[in-house]
Amino acid sequence: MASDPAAEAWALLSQVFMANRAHFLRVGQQLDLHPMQFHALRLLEPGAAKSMRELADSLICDASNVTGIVDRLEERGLIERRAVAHDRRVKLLALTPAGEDLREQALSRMAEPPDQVRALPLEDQRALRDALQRVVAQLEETKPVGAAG
Amino acid sequence: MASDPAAEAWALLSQVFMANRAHFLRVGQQLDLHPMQFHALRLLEPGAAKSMRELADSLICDASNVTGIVDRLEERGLIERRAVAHDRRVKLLALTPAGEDLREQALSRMAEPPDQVRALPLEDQRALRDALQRVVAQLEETKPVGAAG
DNA sequence: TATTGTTATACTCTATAACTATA
DNA sequence: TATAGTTATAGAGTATAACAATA
Repeated sequence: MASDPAAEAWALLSQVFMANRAHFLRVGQQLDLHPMQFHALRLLEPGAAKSMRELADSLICDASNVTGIVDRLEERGLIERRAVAHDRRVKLLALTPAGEDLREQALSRMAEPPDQVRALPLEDQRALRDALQRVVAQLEETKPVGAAG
Repeated sequence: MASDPAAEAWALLSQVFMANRAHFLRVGQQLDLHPMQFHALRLLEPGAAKSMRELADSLICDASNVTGIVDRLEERGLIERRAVAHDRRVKLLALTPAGEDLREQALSRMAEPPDQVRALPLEDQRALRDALQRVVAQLEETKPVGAAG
């Protein structure tokens, strides 16, 4: 019965994670994006091209997998490989206009807070936001949970 | 610049989700559990057997996939298929003692709150917990985010 | 007729290892 | 030598469709 607010908060977060997984899969299906394709599109920000290697690290998978994932996105015209001048080994990945559009659709559907959050009293929404801001601020500083993102 | 605490809180949650994905993958690798095997083990609670169909719904995948996922867990001796008396079509899935052990290990590694949460001032931990409790309470009531178990 | 679980199929994701072309 | 990206391979997850057994 020892009170451990951190552990309790984390357990609650885990429950929200799993509801979020359902939402993620559903949005991906609506837009014909397999999970890793969705992640890749999410991680490629407009105007901030990434190399294959950087994308592999962000996706947390072996570099060899990225070839296929990028192939399929490129075939759909959502991203493109670009050469880089100073190192001819590297290929930079950039969103096409179509890719930016689809990314925006996907992210906006994910960004819409579920009704359960919207239904909270405004003061609870603010409390949640403020507490999470401190968690994320710590995340940015220390990065030990994972090298994601 | 219109303030929308719900949207802001949700955006912050998304960032935590992605750090959590890294952690989930890492724990799974440590225990030789592929992601869906990990999910299946998590969803099969000790003393609460589920049918293949129920597990498929909880995993949010087609029932045909569950055959293979369950096969691999059963080959490792972590779960077992059991017949049920009143309906001979159904197979109930139950954890073995080894499965309960591994599940406990996996969940306890996931349950350990990351340093970023532990590092919060106690009052922030409590605020986070209390706000999330209200989110999850809403989740239980309405279930529109996803049918995830 | 409808449902449970399985099989068959084709595609996507996954890590490992070996390869190429650069550096 | 080391690194970026690719290919080859084998195993795992995925949806669809068809099937046998049972309800």
